[in-house]
Amino acid sequence: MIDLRRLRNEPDAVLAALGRRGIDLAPVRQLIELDARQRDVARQRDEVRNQIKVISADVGRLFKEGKRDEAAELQARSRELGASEKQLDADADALAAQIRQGLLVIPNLPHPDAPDGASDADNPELRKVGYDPDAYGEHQRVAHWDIGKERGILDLERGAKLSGSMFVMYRGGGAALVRALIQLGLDRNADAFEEIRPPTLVRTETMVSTGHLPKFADDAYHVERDDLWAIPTAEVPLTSLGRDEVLDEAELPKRFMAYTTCYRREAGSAGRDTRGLLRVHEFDKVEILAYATPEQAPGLLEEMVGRAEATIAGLGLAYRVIEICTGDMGQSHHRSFDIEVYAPGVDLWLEVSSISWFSDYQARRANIRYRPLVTDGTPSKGTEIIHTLNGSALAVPRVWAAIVETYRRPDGQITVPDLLRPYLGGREVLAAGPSR
RNA sequence: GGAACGGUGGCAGAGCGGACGAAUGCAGCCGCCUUGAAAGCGGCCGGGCCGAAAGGCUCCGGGGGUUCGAAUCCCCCCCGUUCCGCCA
Repeated sequence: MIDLRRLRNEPDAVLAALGRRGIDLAPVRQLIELDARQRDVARQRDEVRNQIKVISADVGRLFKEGKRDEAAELQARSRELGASEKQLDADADALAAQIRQGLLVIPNLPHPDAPDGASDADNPELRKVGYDPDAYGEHQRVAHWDIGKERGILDLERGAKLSGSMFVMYRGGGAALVRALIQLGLDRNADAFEEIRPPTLVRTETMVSTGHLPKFADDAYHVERDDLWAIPTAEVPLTSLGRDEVLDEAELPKRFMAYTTCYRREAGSAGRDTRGLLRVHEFDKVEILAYATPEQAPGLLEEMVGRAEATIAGLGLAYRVIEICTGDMGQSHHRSFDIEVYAPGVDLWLEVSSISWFSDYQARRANIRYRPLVTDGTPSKGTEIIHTLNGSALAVPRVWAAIVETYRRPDGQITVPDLLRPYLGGREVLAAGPSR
């Protein structure tokens, strides 16, 4: 969530920043008002409490001195004040709860350098690498769902039989390819990121920390009996790793990566981009994430984009990098870049990675802080909220689709990209059935 | 699933009706000592709100209650640890 104090102290700047997202600012203005009222009521309550405290001390003293009558008088006065204190306290609490709820659904402020825009149509393309529309042969213009069926490496019918549409099943060389991609994603980042294997069912508060709840509850699977949520991305557990902790600045940046299965209900997207592997309910992904100081964040963002990009490039796939404009950003994003891979069979650019800087938005929800280093000889005073960044290092299904389409030969066989051969026992083509 | 114990500052851990925002230790910061470091000694060392400041109020897992007054007593909830049972 955004910083309430900043909203209070610099309302114009905050409103202007939020305005760039094209959202309705009325609830934000209302929040400023509620905050002023809340603090006013709280101040009145504090004054009354102070009187009660002073009186109570006197009562104790008078009792000791044996002045029972005077004490009784004060007790009565205190009881009267107690009633008004209770009312003021209830009012202040109610206002605070309203503010908290309002704050949870206000999106993050976009970075000053984030491009303005109203929708994804306004996202500037930063670079396009390895793409030549004329270089693809007819043999590559076959959709991965057809290739997968033809080669016996993707069984969509049986996936749907087991779990319904948008649940998929890989087989033989296709299943091995999934495993290889996961391993590749981890290996490419093992130099700097600690590998984590987190739980994939998490508590409500864990989902709230990253901004996935309360606003986007419909997008997540919920295990009602145990009140647990299936994570839509490893970002959720990795961000909450540090919840309620205070780190030393010297520990930052702290970097984590995790391979997990991800679950998304994709409510409201029925029928859109839903064929084959374009959009599925359950998929595998390697996520990279960092806790950083505000100063470290920009460099990390660039590095993380570079890492995701290099992996796609290494696989020999065409891709482009686009920056997300203010009108298309996710709720929690401060600045965000997407990597889209080109899949020639379906002739589509598929989003395979979204790398984002969240400023202190998630960390404020999760209460992850750090103690700044002392620079000028004075003891460090207080704590600061860390910044979080994260992105997909490798999201399997769409990369799988792009590989299968790009590497399909005229004879219908699918060549294994060089980078993946070590992960596939040296095999050169993807085939059905047992791998050895 | 059954039982017991517990949730207090960065960490560990006292406090169990008024003098407690909270002992003590560790960690951290400043200074002394030292060629340097360690040890030792002295000092400092939680967050939020109001206030120009002085200062005031608030927070001891969450909520409710008792009381003139609650970290401390009572009730409900949440979370954790350990033991037993079950199980990969």
